[in-house]
Amino acid sequence: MTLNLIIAEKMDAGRRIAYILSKKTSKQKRSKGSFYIEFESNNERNVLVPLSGHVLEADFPSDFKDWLKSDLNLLIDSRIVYNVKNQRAINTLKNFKDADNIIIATDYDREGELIGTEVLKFLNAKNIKRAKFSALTEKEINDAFSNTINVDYNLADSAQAREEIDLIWGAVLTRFFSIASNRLWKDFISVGRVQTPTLGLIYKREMEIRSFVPEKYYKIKITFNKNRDFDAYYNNELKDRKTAEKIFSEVKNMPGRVKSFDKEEYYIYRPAPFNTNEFLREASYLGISPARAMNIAEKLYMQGLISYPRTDNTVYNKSINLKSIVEKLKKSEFSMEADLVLSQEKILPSRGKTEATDHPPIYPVSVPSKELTGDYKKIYELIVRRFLATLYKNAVAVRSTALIDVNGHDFISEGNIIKENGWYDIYKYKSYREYFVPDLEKNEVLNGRDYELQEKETEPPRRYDVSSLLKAMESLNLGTKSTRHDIIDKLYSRNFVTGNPVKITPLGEGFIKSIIDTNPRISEPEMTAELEMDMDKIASGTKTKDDVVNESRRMLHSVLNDFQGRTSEINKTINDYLNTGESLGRCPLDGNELFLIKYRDHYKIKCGDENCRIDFNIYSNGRIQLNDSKCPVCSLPMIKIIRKGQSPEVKCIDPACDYNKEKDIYGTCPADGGNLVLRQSRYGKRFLGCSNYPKCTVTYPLPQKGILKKTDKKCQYCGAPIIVLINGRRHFEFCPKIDCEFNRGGKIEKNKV
DNA sequence: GCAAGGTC
Repeated sequence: MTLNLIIAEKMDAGRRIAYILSKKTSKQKRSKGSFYIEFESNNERNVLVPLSGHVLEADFPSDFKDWLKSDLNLLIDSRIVYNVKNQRAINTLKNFKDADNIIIATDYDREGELIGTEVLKFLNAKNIKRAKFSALTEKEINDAFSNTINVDYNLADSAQAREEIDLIWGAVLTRFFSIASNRLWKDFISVGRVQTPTLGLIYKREMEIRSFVPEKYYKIKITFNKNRDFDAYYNNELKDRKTAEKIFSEVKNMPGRVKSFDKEEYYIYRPAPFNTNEFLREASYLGISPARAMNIAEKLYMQGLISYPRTDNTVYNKSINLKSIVEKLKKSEFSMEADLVLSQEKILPSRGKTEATDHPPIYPVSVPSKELTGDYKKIYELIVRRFLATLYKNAVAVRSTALIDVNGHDFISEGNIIKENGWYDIYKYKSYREYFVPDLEKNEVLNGRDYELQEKETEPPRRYDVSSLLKAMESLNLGTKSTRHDIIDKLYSRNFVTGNPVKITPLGEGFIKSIIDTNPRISEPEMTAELEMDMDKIASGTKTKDDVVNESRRMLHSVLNDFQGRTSEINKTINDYLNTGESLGRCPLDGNELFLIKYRDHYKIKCGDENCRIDFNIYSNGRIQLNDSKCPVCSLPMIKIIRKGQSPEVKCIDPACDYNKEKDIYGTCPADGGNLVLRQSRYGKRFLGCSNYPKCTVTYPLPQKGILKKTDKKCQYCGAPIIVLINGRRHFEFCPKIDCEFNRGGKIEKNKV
């Protein structure tokens, strides 16, 4: 019997393809180390093997393993080896290596073409065909398999050129910068075609903020009254104080006369269906990082709760039965919202700008049988609400605009009121700011209640937050829907940036500065655009992969030469930034700049003025911010220490201050009467330990989340101090000895009540 | 230990 071997890019697509081609009779076969789907059609045996992305991975030969012993110019010209990445898939494929026909049915894009060709060298390829489909619908799949085309080796080559160029540039420059700055192993400095220009964006924004010179401007506000107070503002720009004061004196205490009044209704459009980028951006507003949101979305997808989370598409395909999904959701906690959608005469979905054909937008496909918790619940709910919002009505708002004459000067008052909530009732994450202005008549005279001349300052541009960063990356074509969140994560884990809004660290700044001083190219987004052009040339056959990669190698030799010529300057720049530290803002004592310098095991907070008393070493493993408040004991500024998974700790900037000592003592040690002090373990977990350590080794574990409060009570059973845990509104009293009778008693008592 | 791109 003829054997057809079908290669799919991923499990989900593979199942779908087999299901359609087999007219629902396909069977999954699983044995140790192998997985495939089998079915018969037209008296032929078909075996479909689903991969999970790339099977091979580019790398350098192992002789280049040692960074310090490898010559970078030799590394540039080294041959590239391809290592197996997915052994299980290869093992499965080998069982069918003599198949009569091989049909590559990976995603129809550049990387898909490459993934498909990666498996060929493990097979005795006789007859190789390509099935091209751009949606997993019955028609597309059936058409693609009855009209197979040839594999486009040029397209696959273009993707391989990308892979090799990224590896060569990334590895060579990563090694160069790490070695030049003496930062090796876990502290290494990474360079890449996508990550470095992304960091460049953050750097550029930081420079704009720093060089920003605020300008004063003025506003004149008059509060009128008709049934209710409402505000009107002078209708021209006021940059000059004298002019502003003159006009203010002319209008002050004068009545207004309505010159015109207009009212118009307008739509606030419902949002478009979710693609990956928009989904990750919205998740970040819920406090969930893009990397974590993606991780959760993948799991929800694997559980069959949502559709495939990697997509650029923002238009629902016709084949999706939107109504049946809403009906499913009707039997969930979103029944109210689902009812709103179903109450419409017709369900018409919104559409976004991108109509791609590979995958649908992200939408819920079923309702969880067991209630989700934590961030999983938040993510699922976000996707459900977004989905329902795209199927519901636009909101309707009314804008009223009044032009008011006050002693010959024009004032304007603008009101905005929601008339119909529409999708806001479903998508509760967004709200609309309303402002009330009463209905007015032409020539109506208004009495002013309050007159105010306001002095304002223009503000610097904002730092990126992860949401606007994702958007900026997308618009500059940096990374893909599947990799952007990963790249942002890398910038954090390499210590180039911190926080959200995203702030560049001294390391990130010194690194980009040293690039810009030498050869800014590698920190600019154009690298990607140029690579894209070369890839197109390979795909169209005007250049070969080797031409492009070798040309790229020649360029890298020259770039590397520039950098190697300035090795000592680069080392100095990066280390100078690290030694100066990060600015924490102004010193509250003398207004000079306050610096936070990070060392291996502690931080130093130091004022720019050598004579200032603020110069403290803080032994802590969290992130440090300056707090607005002052220490109640010594009135020095307070700092906030943020540790992952813990509530922030606020303490006095002076480690020796009594406030800190008092604050951390939770009672006396039952063993030797020493103080039980709040401490942090090497792994950043908090616990109570005796102050007489190492003489006394008494410790108690503590819950990591929630605010801890001391009491003056002692446990009646074991003598440990009783502590209160505050979690939101809940207060919970417990003994730090976990298995103590107190805790059992406490719980029983609680249940009784 | 290096990149970016697939996907789990």
